[in-house]
Amino acid sequence: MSFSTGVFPAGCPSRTVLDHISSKWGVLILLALSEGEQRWSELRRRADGISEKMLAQTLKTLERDGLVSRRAQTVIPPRVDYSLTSRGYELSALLVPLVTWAFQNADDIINGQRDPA
Amino acid sequence: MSFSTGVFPAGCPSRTVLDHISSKWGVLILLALSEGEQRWSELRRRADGISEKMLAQTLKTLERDGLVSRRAQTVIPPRVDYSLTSRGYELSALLVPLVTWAFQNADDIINGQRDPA
DNA sequence: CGGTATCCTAGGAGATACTG
DNA sequence: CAGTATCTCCTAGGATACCG
Repeated sequence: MSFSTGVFPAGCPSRTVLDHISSKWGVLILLALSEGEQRWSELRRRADGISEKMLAQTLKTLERDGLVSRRAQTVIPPRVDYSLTSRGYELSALLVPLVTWAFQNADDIINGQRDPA
Repeated sequence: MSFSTGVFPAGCPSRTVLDHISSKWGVLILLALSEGEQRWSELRRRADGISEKMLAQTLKTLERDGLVSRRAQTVIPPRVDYSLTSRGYELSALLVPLVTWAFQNADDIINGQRDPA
């Protein structure tokens, strides 16, 4: 492994990036968008349980990070579509196997919770 | 994609699992351990910036999840080694590419932060 | 060395109400 | 529809001190 999986310092950019993409909602949004461009309201449904505030915040962060792009149309009623940038798509490709794994192993993991009898 | 990357409900096990493994420190610990068994103090150095409290807490969660196993030797001075279970190893294999990507793209992402001039 | 126990606070996160 | 503003609550997480 080239970056030597070991220590990387506390304040370095990779830490920040890691925080953004492994944020509670970040993963879910990225994942939802990996299926294609979607509107605000659709994202809200997909990231089940997210509040408007968190959706807005997460989308902004991801946009600033250049992972998501926002396309607004000034029509009535307003319509805004979000999609992955190419970089975002690259990332989502890495995220999908992870979530798939989590999904497949979730029941085992949670049920297998043996209390230290 | 079999699980249909879309909605998965708010309280379901996969969400919990996702939270555990995408916790701020979870990733770092899992990653450090992917290089092999390590002692408490070594993990502390590797997960640069982690507090004792968070290290203990994270390790417990990961242990409960069956991802990490703990081997204590009752000697003086005490020695405790942590390592990945086979399931943990499976997971870390998915995490490594993700972190590698984050590491490689971090500077671009953080620097490219164009203020909406 | 490998932890617990305790205290404390910044900000993550939800609820509600309002706007272009 | 697609947000912003505000208020509040809660807990993740750090600092410190102590223990087997």
